[in-house]
Amino acid sequence: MAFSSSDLHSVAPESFPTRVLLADVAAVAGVSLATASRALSGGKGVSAGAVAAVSAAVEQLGYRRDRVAQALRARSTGLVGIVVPRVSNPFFAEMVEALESALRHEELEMILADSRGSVDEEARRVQTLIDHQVDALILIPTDHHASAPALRFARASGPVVQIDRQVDGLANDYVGVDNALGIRAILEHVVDVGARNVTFVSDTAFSSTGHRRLDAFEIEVRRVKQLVAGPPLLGTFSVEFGREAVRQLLRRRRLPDAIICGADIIALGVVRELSDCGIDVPGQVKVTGFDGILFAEYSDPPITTACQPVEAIACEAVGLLRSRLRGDTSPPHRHEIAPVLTIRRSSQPAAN
Amino acid sequence: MAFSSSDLHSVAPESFPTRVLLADVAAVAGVSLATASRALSGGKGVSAGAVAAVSAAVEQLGYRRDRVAQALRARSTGLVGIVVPRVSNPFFAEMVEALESALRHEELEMILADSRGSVDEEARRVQTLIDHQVDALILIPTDHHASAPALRFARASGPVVQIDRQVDGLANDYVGVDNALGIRAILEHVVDVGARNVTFVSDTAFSSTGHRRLDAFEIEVRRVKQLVAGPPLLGTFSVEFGREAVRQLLRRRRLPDAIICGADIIALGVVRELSDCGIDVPGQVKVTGFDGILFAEYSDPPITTACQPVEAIACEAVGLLRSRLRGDTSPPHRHEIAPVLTIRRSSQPAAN
DNA sequence: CTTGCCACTGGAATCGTTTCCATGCGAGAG
DNA sequence: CTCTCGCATGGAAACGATTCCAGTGGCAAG
Repeated sequence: MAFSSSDLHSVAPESFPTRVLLADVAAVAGVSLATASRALSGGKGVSAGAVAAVSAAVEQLGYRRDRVAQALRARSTGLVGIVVPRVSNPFFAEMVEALESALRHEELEMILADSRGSVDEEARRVQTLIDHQVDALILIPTDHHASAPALRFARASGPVVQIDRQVDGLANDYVGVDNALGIRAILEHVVDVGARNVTFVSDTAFSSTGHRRLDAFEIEVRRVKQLVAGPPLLGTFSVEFGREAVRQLLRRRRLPDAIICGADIIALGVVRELSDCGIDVPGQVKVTGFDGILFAEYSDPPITTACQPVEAIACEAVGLLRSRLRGDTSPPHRHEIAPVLTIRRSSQPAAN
Repeated sequence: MAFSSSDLHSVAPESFPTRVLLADVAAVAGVSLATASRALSGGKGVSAGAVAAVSAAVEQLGYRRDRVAQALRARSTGLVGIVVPRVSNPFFAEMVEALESALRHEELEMILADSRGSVDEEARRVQTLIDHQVDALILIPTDHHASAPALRFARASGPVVQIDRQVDGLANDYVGVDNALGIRAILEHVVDVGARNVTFVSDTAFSSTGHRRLDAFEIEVRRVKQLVAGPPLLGTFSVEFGREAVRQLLRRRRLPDAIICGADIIALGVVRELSDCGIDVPGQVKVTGFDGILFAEYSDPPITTACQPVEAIACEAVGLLRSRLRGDTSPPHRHEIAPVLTIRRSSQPAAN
């Protein structure tokens, strides 16, 4: 009980819209099936007259090529598999939207799979996407280490581009943000506004982004003599964990001057919990995020963050994909784009 | 340059993993291609021995059925098209996540298309999805009227389920929330907490949700004698429009007692702008939202809203789809689920 | 012992394209 | 004028499954 193709603008003559095939087009155009097919795909090696006749017939009959049959024969479905850890996370949702937009310009469709932050689920989803013969895969790996088998398997089957997160020691194409640069910029900024004692709140560093941000934080704290850091609090990229982290901090004696969060979504929870506990942000504690999701701007106070250029990442990933699909076999391309430090009230000097 | 299928756990013997076909499985199992195929699909009309031999061979060779070839012959791709107005809107993102989850349990994959709130784009996306022979379509129509042609076209080709929003006068399956009930509950609540003068801020009512919520608001205001309403402010479902609406209200003389927003995302903007202008929520103005997105809870103050049971809607939509795919031709099923009024600080009585 | 039924099987057709290959034809070079 | 080359063309073979249909063998009923 599948959909049958016919043109959007044609009026269905009876209840069962009769399926128009390329053979019908060929008949009307007065050419062979082979010629009609060639005319449709670029017209290479077909006379101008034949091309014209075929496109006239296509128009007249409202013919639409069957992508499934085409996929079987031409070994290309026009589908790209996308695997993200959790679509409801607004950062990933924004990324999916940007990818969808970039793919459309290449006439590619996306099959979206959500791994729910589970490596096993991720492996299953990758397998399913490959079963469906996607032309390529774009993925945000859940775990910077444990996602390796799924990635390697995918790699053996077709082009794979990692975005945002990456798996260690895998020579794959990758496009993401320069996490270390972002953390460095944030720390320099909080030092500028007078913070000395800082605490890092992020996820358990199973994701490569979490991992790199934590590394960068520790390196930077060691480098900048003025900074003192308490032990980092590591949980999940979620609002709830942000709240929980603040509760933990309050159980210890002293609050830090600044809480550096590994993601905006965590920062949102941190800000809320502090405010619920009557602690002023940025008066008593400064808070920063990472990613640049829309809601960081609409928090109260608005949150200082390192904004990821989501569209740029998506466009570059898709561009990379396209060149791989066209047979480019140059060595893996990895690009870390600089994030943009966006200073908002959550880290304003106490003076005001 | 498409992906080639082989099992995730098999070790690729050489650089080019050799594709294993059902014919290979049949050979190893010592049965014909036809029997092997039957054994794979339920084993109906095949001896127990043959089924066992085939599944042993499948295991041994790491065979994976080619979904494209299967789709061509069996006329079913296992793909469902999803069309949403904008994935980056957190309400839709949550819906997409819930749909993905529900579809997975039916062994269906989703091709996601974003119509960007444009009816033309929506029509093009529907056409593309149908070209890809999706088994069915789930969509959130952009416009309660102008989306009709695309919907009708889709309907002529296969099962279609509308969720959240619907198109007028189209006898399609639909699952959504009871918008009128939600608005009524919200208005009763704000009356309870002492509001008299209320203003509705929502989108231009091209979407069915916007439309219905506006209608319900006006009916309810007329019904409840204590309520007085200024002219509604209509724009888009976006944070920015929420801010803009507040600016417009401030240009007029008096602020209402309560601002009733057609969506949480608008309410977030309203709350932020009021707060930026030094107006206390809920002290001077109460604000309510609609939808129940995560960030309504993490706003400051947290926003009172009518929560949509997103998972329930997604599950019911997919269940409906499944029965249609199995040949159920009963009359269109339309179900409006009651939203859950969730009272938060943004509408607390001024007393506190 | 014959007949008929039923469960199981495999050969071959089919789904709607793309693409290989052989052919016919016209034009330009020798 | 003939030979060759190359372009346009159509017939037919893929692509990898599902499914129709005819055929086989075994077993119970007549």
